[in-house]
Amino acid sequence: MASVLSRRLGKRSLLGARVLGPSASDGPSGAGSSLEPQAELPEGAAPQRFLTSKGPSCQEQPKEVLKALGTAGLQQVVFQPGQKVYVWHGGQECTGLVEQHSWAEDKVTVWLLDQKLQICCKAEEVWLSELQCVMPPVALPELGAQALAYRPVSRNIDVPKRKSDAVEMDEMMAAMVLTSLSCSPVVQSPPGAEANFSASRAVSGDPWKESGDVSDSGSSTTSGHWSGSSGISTPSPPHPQASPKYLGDAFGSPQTDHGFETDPDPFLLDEPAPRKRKNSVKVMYKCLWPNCGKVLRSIVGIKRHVKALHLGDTVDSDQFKREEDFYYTEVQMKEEPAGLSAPGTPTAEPAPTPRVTSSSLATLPLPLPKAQTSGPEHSSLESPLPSGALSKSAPGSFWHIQADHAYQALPSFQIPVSPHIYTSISWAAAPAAASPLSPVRSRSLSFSEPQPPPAAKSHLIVTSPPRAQGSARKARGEAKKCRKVYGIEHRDQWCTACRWKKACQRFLD
DNA sequence: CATGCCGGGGA
DNA sequence: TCCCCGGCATG
Ligand SMILES: [Zn+2]
Repeated sequence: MASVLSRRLGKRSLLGARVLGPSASDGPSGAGSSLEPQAELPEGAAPQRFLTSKGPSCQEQPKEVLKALGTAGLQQVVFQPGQKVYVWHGGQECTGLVEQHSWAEDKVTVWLLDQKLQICCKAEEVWLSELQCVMPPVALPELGAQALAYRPVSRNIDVPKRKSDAVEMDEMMAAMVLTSLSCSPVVQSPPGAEANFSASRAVSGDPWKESGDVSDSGSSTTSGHWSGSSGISTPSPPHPQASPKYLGDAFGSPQTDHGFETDPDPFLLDEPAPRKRKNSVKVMYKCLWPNCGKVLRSIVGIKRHVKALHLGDTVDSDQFKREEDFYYTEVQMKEEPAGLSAPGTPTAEPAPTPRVTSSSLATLPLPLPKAQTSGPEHSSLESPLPSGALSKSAPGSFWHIQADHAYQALPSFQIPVSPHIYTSISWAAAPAAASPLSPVRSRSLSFSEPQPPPAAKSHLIVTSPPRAQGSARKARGEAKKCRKVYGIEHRDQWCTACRWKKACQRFLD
């Protein structure tokens, strides 16, 4: 068992473990990360932070600089007489030589080369020439920060820095700081006083490009057995997407902003990829197993996951009964459905929306008694909506529909023969589910009021055959399949289909 | 809760 | 392609 998943787990970050450290390295190089660990030194206070400033040159600085740096950040440096330094004097930066440094009062006497005069000022107003690209660790009173900011620049330029420059730099600094900040607090386990402000923003990163999932450009037609569909090209059904049930918030703690426990991981590390699911807010479950950070949508799913992948199989798990309960935790995530955006309520918290009026009604938004037979159909581009699945039914041909499921039922060859059969069959089965039945607990996000789009959607669904609900799922065959026969522990003996969780080939129904 | 397997992905 | 697996429909 372990062997099996090992590879897969690889990529998962060790959630629990790392949390704290990472952060620093963001976009740029891997260098950051490598250094990371070491920076962890105790008491260094400032040091580690400056890594984020990416300046490559920093690293090569001789130790002396570092030393200066370390102190400079906090306070003073020991200036050696004769040392070349820069000092802020008369509204501008001047070069000078250290005359003497009175550690006691923390004053430094500097001989200004330019003005040919000697001044005495605070140590903090003097900085070493080697110093550069050093970021003040924390908050210096802005002024200080500012000064620091342009030191490096003016140093080579020798021009009275412009206000604008200063401002610019300042902003830049701010940005950088923010950036680093936003990355670092990935932590967030304890709702302590984190810098959640920027964090949330950065993480949630709305700019997921992502366009609606839309029609998945079919991609070939007849393809493999599973997954493939019959030759007929039916516009792939979008699948009732926004509908997943989703019990009200349920256990969700009313906590609001609260971190996205999972976000950091899955989003930053796991799937920086553009695509994503389309729900609004959900309660998810995260596997706490050492190296697995899996996050599943359903509690059963997670349990299963833990049980099957981490605890071994169900069988012989006598004493471990329900042990899996200890290996997951629930978390909440929020997501933005690509296409439709609720008017207003940008990132707002999904209020505990009231329950849908009546489940029965819910199913109906689609069947608008519109007599559109040959509509423009498709126009997929936009929002998802339960009708999606049906939309595929082109004006007039059920065959398509039937074909659609056909793939699962049969190999696909004899489809051309007499589609009617299937058609009738499927419908026959349908009766059970009369129109109202589909308790589609759909209910997309807030249906506050501008709901028009969905309702007026494309439509043309209809078609008498009342087989609501996405695509009818094949009734489960009664024959024992590999899984049951061999048991999970002998998965390797299953037929491939079963192994892949596809329709069993070995024990056909 | 256990199964079966579709649909979506990743490599 | 090959392979996996979440989620969901079903017993
Ligand atoms: Zn099988």
